[in-house]
Amino acid sequence: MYVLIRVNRIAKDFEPEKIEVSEMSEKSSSPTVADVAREAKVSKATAARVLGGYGIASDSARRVVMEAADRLGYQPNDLARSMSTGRSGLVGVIVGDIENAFFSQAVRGISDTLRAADLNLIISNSSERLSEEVEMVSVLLRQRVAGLIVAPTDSRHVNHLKAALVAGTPVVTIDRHAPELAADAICGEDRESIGRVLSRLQGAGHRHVAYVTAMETRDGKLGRLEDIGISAVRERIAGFLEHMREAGVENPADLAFIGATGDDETTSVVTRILEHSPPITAILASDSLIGARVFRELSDRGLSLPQDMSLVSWFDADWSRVTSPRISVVDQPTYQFGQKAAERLIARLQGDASPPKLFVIPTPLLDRGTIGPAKTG
Amino acid sequence: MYVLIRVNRIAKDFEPEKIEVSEMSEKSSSPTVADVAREAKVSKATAARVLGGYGIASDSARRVVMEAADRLGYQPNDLARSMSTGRSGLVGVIVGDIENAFFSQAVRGISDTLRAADLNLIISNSSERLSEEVEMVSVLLRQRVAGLIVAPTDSRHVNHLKAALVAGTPVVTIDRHAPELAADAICGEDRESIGRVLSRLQGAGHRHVAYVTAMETRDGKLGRLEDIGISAVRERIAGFLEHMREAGVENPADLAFIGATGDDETTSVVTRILEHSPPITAILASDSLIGARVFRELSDRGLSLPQDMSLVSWFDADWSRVTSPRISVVDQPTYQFGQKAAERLIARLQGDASPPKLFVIPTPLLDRGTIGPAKTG
DNA sequence: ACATGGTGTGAGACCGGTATCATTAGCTTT
DNA sequence: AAAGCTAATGATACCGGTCTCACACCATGT
Repeated sequence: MYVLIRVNRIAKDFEPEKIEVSEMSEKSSSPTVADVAREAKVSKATAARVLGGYGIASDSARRVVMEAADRLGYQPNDLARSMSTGRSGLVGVIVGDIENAFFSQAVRGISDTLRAADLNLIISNSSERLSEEVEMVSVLLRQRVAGLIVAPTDSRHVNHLKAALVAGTPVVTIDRHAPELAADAICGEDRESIGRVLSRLQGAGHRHVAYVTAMETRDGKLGRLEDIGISAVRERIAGFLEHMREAGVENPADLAFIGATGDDETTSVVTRILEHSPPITAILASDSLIGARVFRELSDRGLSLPQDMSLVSWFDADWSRVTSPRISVVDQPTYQFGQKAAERLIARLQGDASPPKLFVIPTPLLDRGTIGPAKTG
Repeated sequence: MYVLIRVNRIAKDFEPEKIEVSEMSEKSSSPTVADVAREAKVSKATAARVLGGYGIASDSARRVVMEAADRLGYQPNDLARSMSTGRSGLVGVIVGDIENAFFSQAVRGISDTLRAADLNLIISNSSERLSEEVEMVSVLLRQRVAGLIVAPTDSRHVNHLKAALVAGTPVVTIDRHAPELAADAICGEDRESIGRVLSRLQGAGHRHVAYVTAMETRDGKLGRLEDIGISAVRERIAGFLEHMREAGVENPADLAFIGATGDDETTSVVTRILEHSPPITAILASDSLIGARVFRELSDRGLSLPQDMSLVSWFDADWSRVTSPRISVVDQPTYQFGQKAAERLIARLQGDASPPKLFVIPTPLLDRGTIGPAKTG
């Protein structure tokens, strides 16, 4: 087409015009209700009623419109429909990392549940960065999503989510809870689960237990608890410290190892754990990526579980069932997290205006084979 | 206005009117360009030019509009924008199962690449069912997505994808190839990889090698190759049969075990493999779910790898690096699959009209520890 | 003084649906 | 037969943007 325009500028040749017309007709996109109406020789309003399935229409009108519609291959345009109704059948989902089975399982739960309610989902990755999360919320709101399901990166910075709420877009948080935010939240038993694990370990004689997590801080040290953005991480560390203190361990903060953000970092954490004095006899891994890495490090160093070291990981990932012995895990049924989150969102979309609620999904300890008696001396 | 009519019909009470009116003003959704224009005391066209970042506007106009915009908290409506431009910033992705790391990794690759081009993605799960895939394509086209990335469930039934193409929506297939479809495809080296694995095994003395895959057929038997819907499965089985035949194995079809669709089914396949005569000395698992299940079955039966049995799985999943020995795998870098797919789609969206092409991503054999000499007798 | 040209602006059509209202046709009611 | 009612239909405003076009304005050139 641009070519033709150029031709017109150069000379007065008339041929190009004709070609233009034919190109126009060629690029005629999909037929609209108006086209169908014309074909069926009824008004646009009648065609729209039949095709949209609203209002009333006679059987004869219905027949003639439907015939015209599939003669033309009519496909409704949901964009236009959303615009005129104000409703959009899309739900925005923001997770830290879809590649992580923890989240991809949750997404599957969300997807299956939304589908049943005729909703689709737009997925976004925050990479656990607040700035990206803020950006994606904005993008999703511009798309006028019907609702949002978010795993908020920082429970203290939720203004972007608040804004969504006041604009009338329901929000449900998943895996994490932001008390400031008047939104439903679906969480695991973060505090309880760590208590359960520690009780079990202490029953087996463990005193010095390490907790390994991915959190980063400026100085690499565990600072004030209130400064931890991800609520699930904060709750578990708080539970860890509290429980260890109650058990009479002196400086429990020294046993919370943070910064296991990647493979190399986790390796160095494991080294520090093995060199720790007094000796550490059990390791808790806050997610399955860290768990897998810790397990490999321990095996590589020739340690056998649970004789030389006990290990408990969070999340029942595939890998934790193929090792020998199988790994003891805190089972976080994230598919259910997703299901519940989607259910709550749907309820909100259907007008449920009850006060926001925190739903806690049970996360039991599956003790398989990596909790043994504490190695003494 | 409508309110008055209703009120008049019911009674002469004026209160309802007020209430309705307040509700009206309350439900006033986010401000529009028209609102901003009014606030800035310019025309709608000028406000639109400034806010939409197109056309020309004087600095003074720009300033006054921007000020009005953030005084009102203006948020553009991408729905409306898409409708009037015809472009939508959404790409539809249809995979078999997001919960599967194979696909979730690919989705991450797609997501990261699309993001850089300012596109978002709508995810759908086909559950490897053609009917669902057809339905989702239709839903996505109704949403007027800019393009589609699909792992087609059945390479022989792609009319719904063809329809998308003729309607002008570019399509890229991932992991699978449908020759009938004039679309770019991103695949692994299905045929080559199985040849490579078999050569390696045959070099180690293996003759009777089993290939285990998830495909279902009506009678549970491997029928004609042309009847296999998923191209990657077909290619690999074809490669398997061909290579085995060349190596002088009599009825290679007896060594292709299909129907490993779930845990129980895989267990029964393993039983049949272990009871097979002549004895089978190596197992190939067509994906990581099957691989993990086969591995567990073998361990549970007290077999040790690779002494009693050799094992090669497709896809380098987390679990295959934590077993001892580590599993030899055909590495399918699905993140790259996704990246490449997104790149091709973006190219198409930018007008690339070159003939569709098949891109083959190298899928090398990572021989770690589960290929040993064939157990004799 | 008058044609030329470029810049900035406003009016309004348009995208493809939904939703409101007026109108007509067909039928009952008294 | 006139009035009343409902079912079916058509005309048209509207959602919130984009985009075309006409026009007003001011600076040049001759």
